[in-house]
Amino acid sequence: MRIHWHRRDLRVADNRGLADAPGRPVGLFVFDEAVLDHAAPPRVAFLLDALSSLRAAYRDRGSELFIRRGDPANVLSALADDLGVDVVSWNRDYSGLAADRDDRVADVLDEVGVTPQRFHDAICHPPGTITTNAGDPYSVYSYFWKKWRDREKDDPYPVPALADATDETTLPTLADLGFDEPTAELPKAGTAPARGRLAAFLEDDIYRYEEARDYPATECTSRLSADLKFGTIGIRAVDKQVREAIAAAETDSERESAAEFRSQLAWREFYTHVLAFNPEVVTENYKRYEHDIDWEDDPELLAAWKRGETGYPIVDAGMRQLQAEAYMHNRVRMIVASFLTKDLLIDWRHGYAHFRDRLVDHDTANDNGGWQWAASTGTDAQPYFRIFNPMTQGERYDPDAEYIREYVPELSGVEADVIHSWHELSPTQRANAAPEYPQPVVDHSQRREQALDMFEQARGDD
DNA sequence: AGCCTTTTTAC
DNA sequence: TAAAAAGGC
Repeated sequence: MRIHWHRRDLRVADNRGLADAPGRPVGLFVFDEAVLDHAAPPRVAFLLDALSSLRAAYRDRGSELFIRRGDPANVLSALADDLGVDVVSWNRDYSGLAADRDDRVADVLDEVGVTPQRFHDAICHPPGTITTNAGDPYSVYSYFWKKWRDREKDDPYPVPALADATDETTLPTLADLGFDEPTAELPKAGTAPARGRLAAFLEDDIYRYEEARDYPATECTSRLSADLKFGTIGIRAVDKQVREAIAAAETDSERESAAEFRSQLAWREFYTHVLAFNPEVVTENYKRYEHDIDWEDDPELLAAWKRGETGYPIVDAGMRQLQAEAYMHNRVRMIVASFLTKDLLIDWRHGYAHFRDRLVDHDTANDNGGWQWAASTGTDAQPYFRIFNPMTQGERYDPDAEYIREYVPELSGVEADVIHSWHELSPTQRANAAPEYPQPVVDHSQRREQALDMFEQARGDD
């Protein structure tokens, strides 16, 4: 018999390990340090939900998903012994954080005479397979994208036959695992809801994605981030259907729009490769400046940002959406990240840590990539002098202030043009228009100058 | 995926 | 003369 070990992400959808290797597998999920390390209530809740649907799928097919706690190497060797297992397969982690643990598990299995088989399905092309012609990993996205786009992809894998097995263990609760109930309202996890989200997106939204994706009130994004992170949908299945959608496009604009979405899939892989080759970026700047960046240490401004009470409406709307849904629209993620680093002059690590605590779709590689991009410290990051104006961004991407008013109730009765000129109003005008909504905590144009000074000093320009 | 200043273009 | 494009941080 064979065990398929579902790792800290479940990876149920395109499962090379399940489909390709010989033998009828049972499933195993282990709550271990690597699962609970850096976890947060929304993701643990999402994972438990997905786990419950995954186990139902195993049981429907006469098999079982075993749930265990402890050290994976010990759990795996004990279970392999009990069930007479000769092969254990699992999906690789390329984050650079768990690779050592994977190697250790493989060694232990070898020692007890069980064959470890490692596969991958979190990304289409593993790190090291998309490189410059000189063989180096890419540090510029656009060239990476051209190769990724044109490289042949494996098909999604069929679901294999499963073995007969029984297990009476029940799913742990959040409390068992030491987590509070998430306060945010979460999307439904599992293969079926994930496929539903993909199908809904492909029906129509993908064809206007390019023009609409930056407007948070329009909600024209796929909402697949948590599914891709946990593997309740597979990247190969998504990419295959996206390619079919590109082929089915009726106009150039539709084709380009669907291709733009496909490029977002490649961003995920780009950052996964960056992290695999540079695991230190989790805590260090990717881009080295001459001197340390002299970030400001201001706990009160950081707290105001976290609460969504900065007096910059689009920023506050984003931070409130994060609180309410453990999710934030991608355009708004860029805006709040730029605001934290370039207006509040606070180190991106604080923002990254907060997103890690709150987001249902937090993924080390992608979130770190996003934060370092916004902070101008990352691979292919935005240049330090390109500083978002949070008011202009709000006006451009939420012109009717629909998104802002949805998430910031203090502004729900305020006209869009008042909201978009909040920074220009006098304190009295602000108090009259929305007495409960905060005054701006900083002056953007002044802070912009400070940010430029901070980076020029780090560059050694002075 | 910025913003301000300077230069070029199109009447 | 104003709008568009280009240049630099």
